[in-house]
Order: sequence, then structure tokens, then C-alpha cells
Amino acid sequence: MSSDVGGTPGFELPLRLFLGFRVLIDDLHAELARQGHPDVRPMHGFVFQAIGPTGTTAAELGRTLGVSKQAAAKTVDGLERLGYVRRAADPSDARRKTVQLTERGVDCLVRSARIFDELRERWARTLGEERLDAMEEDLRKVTPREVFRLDVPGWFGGQ
Amino acid sequence: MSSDVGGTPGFELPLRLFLGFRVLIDDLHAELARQGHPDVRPMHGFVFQAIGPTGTTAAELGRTLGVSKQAAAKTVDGLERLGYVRRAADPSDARRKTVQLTERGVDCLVRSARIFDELRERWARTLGEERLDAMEEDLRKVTPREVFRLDVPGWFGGQ
DNA sequence: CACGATCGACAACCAGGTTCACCATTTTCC
DNA sequence: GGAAAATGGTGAACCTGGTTGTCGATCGTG
Repeated sequence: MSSDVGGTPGFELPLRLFLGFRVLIDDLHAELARQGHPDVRPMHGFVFQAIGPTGTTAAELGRTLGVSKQAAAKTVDGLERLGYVRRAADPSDARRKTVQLTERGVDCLVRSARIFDELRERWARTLGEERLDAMEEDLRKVTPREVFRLDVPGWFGGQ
Repeated sequence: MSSDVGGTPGFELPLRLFLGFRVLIDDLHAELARQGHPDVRPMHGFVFQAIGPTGTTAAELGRTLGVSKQAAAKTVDGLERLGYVRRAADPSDARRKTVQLTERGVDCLVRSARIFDELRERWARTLGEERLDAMEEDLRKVTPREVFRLDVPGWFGGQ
């Protein structure tokens, strides 16, 4: 029953997409843990990416990620505790506190990039470069161009 | 910045896999809501699939899904409240309570299958049947054969 | 200058996970 | 046959990552 997808051809596709994503993410975090970042969580990568080199604020981060500013603030709290992120007062606007990657945050980000590249390389050896390129190209055709700011914020299971 | 994936080629792949999965799931649930199942959550489909037509127990369900039996029991509680699932005493083993899909649960499952098929059809029209088949075949090559019982239970963010 | 919008924070809540503990049964094994 | 081990269900306490609502402080603009 485990690998029985019920004779429903359409069920295979989302499952494989999910598993593909999951395999990459699991491998990434196994390797990140080995390289000194054992406590980053799967979505932290998205957060790092969304913060970017210039920094941002919790409210802006929430909009970018498609969650409430409170949820974004909580995530930043956790990342701050782990030392990946730093909050600083914005001199030009006393309401804002800019969130910036620390050195450790940047280190994690560049390691992630390198590991992802290696994982893609591994897939390319298995599938062939052309097939992998074709997969990516096709996925681009059926997924939104804008990566963040999707219009279904509570996707992850939120109410 | 939104669609900037940082010049990291490897980052594009997991992102697109995730977005592809997400697009399918979002479309599925939008359509399910339209068809009288507005309150099923993304992972309920996996649960229905794991329960199967013959039914199981909470503990077995937990093993299949890769979560603790308590977590599985909680999910069953919710599904029972929503009327998708029913618990019955097992006459052959006084410890076990078998979990079975109700009529409503079966209805949701068959509708999901039909909708998934339609969504796949839509992708096939966009990409071409061969390209879509190739994508699925390639994904099968890089993902585990066994769909459930993966060895990273707490994937979704659990501790 | 006053009003409306925005930022950050706090509180209460929910969903879905975890672990630990316990009781009732069934199975295993001496 | 009976003691010990394994298994199934349940409850409690806790964590994470979301939600909504409220609030004071600050900024921008009419």
C-alpha cells in the first residue's frame, strides 16, 4: 500500500513534486548540519533569501513571505536567538527596526547556495543536463513568475 | 527582489518543485471547496490515502505517515469531527480501534482523484504529454520508491 | 496641526507536531 | 499456565509557527 497511489494518474504528479522538493531540502539540511548549522529549519532559507543583503523590517518581511507581520516577527525572534540575524534601530524612522543577516547568517546562506548547486549537479548526473534543464523550464511554465508574495498566505497550514 | 533567486542556479530547482506542488494543491483545494469540501486541509489527502478503503488504526496510520501515534490520533480526531472518518471497535482485538473513511470521506477522496487528473490534463496541454511524462519519470528516478514511511518524520517543521 | 497609516509589540488562540506517562490488552516465551 | 514484553489508545505538558485583535509610538499628509 505504501507506494500504491491508487491507480490515479493525477495523484502521482503532486506527490513526486513534493518528494523531489523534500529530498533536496532534507539533503541540504543534513549537509548544513554537518557544516556547522544544525539548527536551521527548512523555511529559514526562504527567510534569509527574503531578508537579502540589505536587510529589511519585520513588517516588510511578512508581506514578502505572505504571512502576518507578527508571524514574521516571531520567526525573526527565533533567528535572532540563534544568532543568524540582528535587529538595529533605523535612524531615519524611529518606528522601524531593520533586520539584517549576521556573519553567521551570511555564512549559512552561502553554504546553502553551494550545497544546492552540488545537489543539482548530482541530479544532472542522474538525469542528464538536458532533461534537468527541461524539467526546470517546464516547471517555470506552470508556476507563478513571482516567487514570493503569492496570494495564498496561509498555505503552510495556518488558519 | 521577489523573483531574484540570487544567481544561484541550484536554488531555482527546489523552489520550482515546491511551487509546482503548491500550485497543484492550492488548485485542488479551491476546487474541492467549490464541490462541497471547504474544510479539508492539504495533508488530509495524504491521510485519506493512508487510511485506504479497508481502514487502519491510529498507531498504524502514524507509522505510515511517519508521525507519532498521538499526532495521528489528533488528526483523526479532527477528521472525525468533520465527518470524514469514523472509529469503530475491533472485535478481534480489544485494544484496537479501526479508523475508516465515511461516505463523505470517500466522496472527498474520489473527487480529489478526479480533480488531480484534470489538473494533470491542464499541465499536459501546456507542456505536452511527452514532456510531462518525462518530468514524472525523472522525478521518480530521484525520489524514494516508497511513498510513505520516509525516514525523516518531523519534516513539516516538527521538532 | 490633526488625522490616518504604519511599525513594533503583546495577548489569546489554534493546529499540528513532540515527549513522557499510564492503563488495558495481546503476544511471546519459559 | 502464567509472567514478562510488546502493542494500542489516551491524556498532559510543551514547542513552533501560524492567526486575529489591540495598543502606543511615530510618520506623513491634508
